[in-house]
Amino acid sequence: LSFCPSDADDSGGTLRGVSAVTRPAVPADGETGEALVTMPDVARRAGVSVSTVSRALRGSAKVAPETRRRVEQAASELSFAVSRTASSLATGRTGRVAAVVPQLGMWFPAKLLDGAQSALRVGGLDLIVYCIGSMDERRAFFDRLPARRNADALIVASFTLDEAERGRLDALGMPVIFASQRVAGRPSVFVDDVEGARQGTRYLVNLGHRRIAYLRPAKAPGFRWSAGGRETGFHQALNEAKIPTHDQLVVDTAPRAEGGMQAMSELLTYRHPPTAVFAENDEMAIGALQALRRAQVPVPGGMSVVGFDDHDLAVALDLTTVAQPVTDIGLRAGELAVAVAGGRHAPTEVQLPTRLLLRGTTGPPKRS
Amino acid sequence: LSFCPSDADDSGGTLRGVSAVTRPAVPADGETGEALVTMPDVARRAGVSVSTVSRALRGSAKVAPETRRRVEQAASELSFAVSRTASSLATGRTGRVAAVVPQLGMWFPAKLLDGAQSALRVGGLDLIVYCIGSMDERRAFFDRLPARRNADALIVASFTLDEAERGRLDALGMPVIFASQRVAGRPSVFVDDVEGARQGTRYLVNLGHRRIAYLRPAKAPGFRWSAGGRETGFHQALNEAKIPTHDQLVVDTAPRAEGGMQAMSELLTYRHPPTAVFAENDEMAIGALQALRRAQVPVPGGMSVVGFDDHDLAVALDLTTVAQPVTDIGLRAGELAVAVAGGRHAPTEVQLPTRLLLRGTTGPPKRS
DNA sequence: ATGAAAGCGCTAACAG
DNA sequence: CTGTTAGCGCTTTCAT
Repeated sequence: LSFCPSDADDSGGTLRGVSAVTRPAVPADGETGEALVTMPDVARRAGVSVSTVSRALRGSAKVAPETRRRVEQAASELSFAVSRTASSLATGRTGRVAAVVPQLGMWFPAKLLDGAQSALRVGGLDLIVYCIGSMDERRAFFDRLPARRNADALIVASFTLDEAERGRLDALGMPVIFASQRVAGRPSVFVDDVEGARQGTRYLVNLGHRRIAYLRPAKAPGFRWSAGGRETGFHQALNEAKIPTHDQLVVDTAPRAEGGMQAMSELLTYRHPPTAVFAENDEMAIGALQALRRAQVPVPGGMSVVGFDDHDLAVALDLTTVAQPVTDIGLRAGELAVAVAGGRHAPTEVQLPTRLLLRGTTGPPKRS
Repeated sequence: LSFCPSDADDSGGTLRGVSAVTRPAVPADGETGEALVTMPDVARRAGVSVSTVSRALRGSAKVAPETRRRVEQAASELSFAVSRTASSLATGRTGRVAAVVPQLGMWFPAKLLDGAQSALRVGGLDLIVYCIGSMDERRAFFDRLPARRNADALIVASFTLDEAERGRLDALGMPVIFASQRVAGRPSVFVDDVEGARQGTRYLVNLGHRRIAYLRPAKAPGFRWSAGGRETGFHQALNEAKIPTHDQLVVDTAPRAEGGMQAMSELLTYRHPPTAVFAENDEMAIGALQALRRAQVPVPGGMSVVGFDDHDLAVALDLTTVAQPVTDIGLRAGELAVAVAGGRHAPTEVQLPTRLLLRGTTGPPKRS
């Protein structure tokens, strides 16, 4: 049996009612002139207990309407905001969802997170963003797992986790939402890249093209983009049509416009250049268009170009492309995150549609 | 005097060394299979007190090297991560910086936040993103101030705060960093929009242009973009050269590519169309280029186009533009945030350079 | 250099 | 329906 000095009672009784000005409302505060209002302040002002304030403010059922009103008024008069930190500690929930993306400055991840943000806001959750552009950052992230107890769920967007990483997250009990990649049996939101690319390619085939190139992002070391299926779809469409594939026509290059430009420049040096190209993403396609413009190859007369994504600028460039609803992918991912963060179950494989957008960069090949 | 059942001593003495398997390392945990390791776990394993663990893990000076080593090892063996939530509550610092942007899916804010993220990571802070696309969301944000005690600093990016909003943040003692806007006496990072636009415009003037249009984003109701200075610079350059300005040549439209396209279409209907246009941002310029392509107006032969930003795709479109270092703006803003979040002082007006990038969309006007 | 103990601000039983 | 009472997992004096 032990003695507990801390239990000494000094609560001073129930102080409610009008004359309860026992302590100054605003404690003398040196530092920043910051006046941080806490729940006891609100409770005192509303003449109720902190528990009631807590309940009233979080919309719990068991509060008398009149009481709730008083509490809300007191809170707003003091411009009180619940400290999420404290509430997190008490509930074990952080009220935050983390998202890991390769880079925030890229069109795709940014667009996706935009959607996620909307969904999270609706669910009352905040979004924390982690970028892991390099392999070092990536390793560091999964080693230290800063998101660990810092978020209720993790959205992994636009790149593929390896076994070890997935295992690590699982072991730590962190619920993961996979955005823009299908993961069997796991909450994931994606489009059918294979089918999308197949359709895009078929369209070129139907137009009469027989030599079609594929612009593929060179694999960064250890970094697998979650769009690999597109190449598969491309080849499927060719096989269906009994068109032989030439290795030469699949060219690896940087995943952005610059890469598309280089790749296209190279293709133009071939003895038998292709009559059309399918780019794994719109930025590469746009780069390809630049190379064609410089080379004065007419589009689509001399070369057809198809992209994938429907980038914001694709319409302004009149680029035929396989559109995917990027913002919606993020939105759905955000919704799933809200669900799992709330301890609910989330659907596991959410597939969204792609569709081919016919614009001005495609046409029949030149007769030769 | 009271009895404290919870104090019943069951710590079992100092358990260190080999045979310390008094309790299972992983407590039977129903729910999610989650195994949350806390500081007491680490302390036990390292044979020290929690205070020592805390000190050791946060690099405090007063820890014996040997002790520190033991603690670090124990922590890593248990893959323990400090709960930021708990530590926040104890220290009053959240370890988080919030950023408010109009939209995450837009090129500029995304690029800026990318930079901010890097700086924050270095400073050991997390980034929370809030989007306030509509006036409603905006009002809601400043009413509820969800960032209130949820972040140590706030980065406001790419739009302008009004007096009331600024006041509200100040009253609440939230340190604000202004990114992409100059605010006298406040930590802010920006470029000289006036000078940048003046240079871009001068270049057109020097090329011989006399009828130059300005493409201006229509003001969203109550939403002032932080790029207003550009129009000023445009007019200054014209005045310098004694070129009369025509209201007709300043056209308001949507701030994106689509708007640029419409504006340019309209300009092409004039009896005396301009020979050059200066667009307030690259996306509008790109839209303008599309209109010109459709109208088969040669660029720069029939029309010169200058943008502002150096958008990622500007180089692929060969667009002459006034470049601003967007990622660096974010980076610097992030650094200032790290400083103020750490209670330090931050520089107040950080100006970064713009520079005119000469590319293929500008040339002398057609002789007429 | 290390340990003990008192909170940080809130939530969640558990009583009334 | 409302108040009391314990913590949540850390950090931080204050002793030792």
